[in-house]
Amino acid sequence: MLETRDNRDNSDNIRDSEPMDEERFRMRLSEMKAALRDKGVVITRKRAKILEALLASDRHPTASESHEGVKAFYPGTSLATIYNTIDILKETGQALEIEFSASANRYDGRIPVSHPHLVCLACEKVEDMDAAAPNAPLELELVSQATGYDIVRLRTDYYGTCPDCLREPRADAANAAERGFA
Amino acid sequence: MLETRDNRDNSDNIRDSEPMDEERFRMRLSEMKAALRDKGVVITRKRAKILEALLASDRHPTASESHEGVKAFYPGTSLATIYNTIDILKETGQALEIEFSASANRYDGRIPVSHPHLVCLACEKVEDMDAAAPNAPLELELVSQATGYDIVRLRTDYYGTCPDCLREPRADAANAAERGFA
DNA sequence: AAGCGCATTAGAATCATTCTAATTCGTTAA
DNA sequence: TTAACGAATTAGAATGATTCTAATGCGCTT
Repeated sequence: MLETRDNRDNSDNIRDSEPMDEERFRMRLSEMKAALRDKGVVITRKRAKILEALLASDRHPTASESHEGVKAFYPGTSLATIYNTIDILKETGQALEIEFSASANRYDGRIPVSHPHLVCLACEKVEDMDAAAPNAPLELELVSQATGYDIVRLRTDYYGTCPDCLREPRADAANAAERGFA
Repeated sequence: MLETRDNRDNSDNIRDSEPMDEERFRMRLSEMKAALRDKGVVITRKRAKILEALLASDRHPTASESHEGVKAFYPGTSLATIYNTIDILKETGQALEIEFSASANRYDGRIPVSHPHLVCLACEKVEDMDAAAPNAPLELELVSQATGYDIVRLRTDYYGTCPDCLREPRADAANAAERGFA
């Protein structure tokens, strides 16, 4: 009994990272496969293993960790295949990406205290959101107590399209195509 | 008058990304310099320009954007100097890093819907937090209305040290040294 | 004016990710 | 069963942000 949860006594349901039971695992697996098939994606043996690798680990595997897992079964598998499959999963909404490397880091020297950001996916700007920031210290305390972690920082980002970009989409190739211009 | 804020009519104080006024800018600048000097850091002319670059932009500049800004004044400046200075600012708590490239991306195939994560800075594991997830859709809606953005995704991460690592620090070189073992 | 130490530099190294062009596999149609 | 087509997969190159390294330069202190 080395389960993490067994070492805490006052938190319930807030953290959920122990291995999935067989039942849930298989249900989620066929759910994913069905979703892919719906989009016309062929479920090859390798792809099936990649899905399993993504589900089996309770650490939110990196691409390369998944690669290791899959290689145990199909030694010749290329990293590119892992990324290909992950891309499909993202596109079909079957996997959540926790981005640590979408692009370059950004720095905020104006307000050196954790606060929410508004990230525009179109023009890539990052704006500050002042609201709700005052709650942050309290929130850290509460989450620390509930989880047993020593929480030191909170990151909250809202991703979407900014008003400027909603009004005038940029005239790059992709957007031109979307709007009907060759 | 091309100020972003002028195009909205129903949000107040929730977004705060227009250029700083001269007053605030200079106060914040000397605040930063004072904090650095307190730590024994020499404020060179280049470093001063780097601070200004970080403050002047309302886009949360990347390292390379700051580099461009500084090069306008000191053409020979190296990117390494920018990173050096940013490191110092992070260490002294004078700049907030919005990380897009701390390490490899991680993928969650178990719960493909946005939910908070607990990130352990010691062992680098990422756990799910189920609590509060149900509020997310409402939150997206509220923030969209308040900001004029079309918000499609929320990211919430709590950074800290997990209970396991609090109990038994890992026996790697750094930790061994800390605990008094050569 | 000499010497010391930190600041700065160019460029190499690293690492995740994406791209490319060639090969292989699976399925369908003869 | 075979031929053929398109999709899947591959190795390796390319990219880009960041870190590292070893050498040089600059600004203080005496």
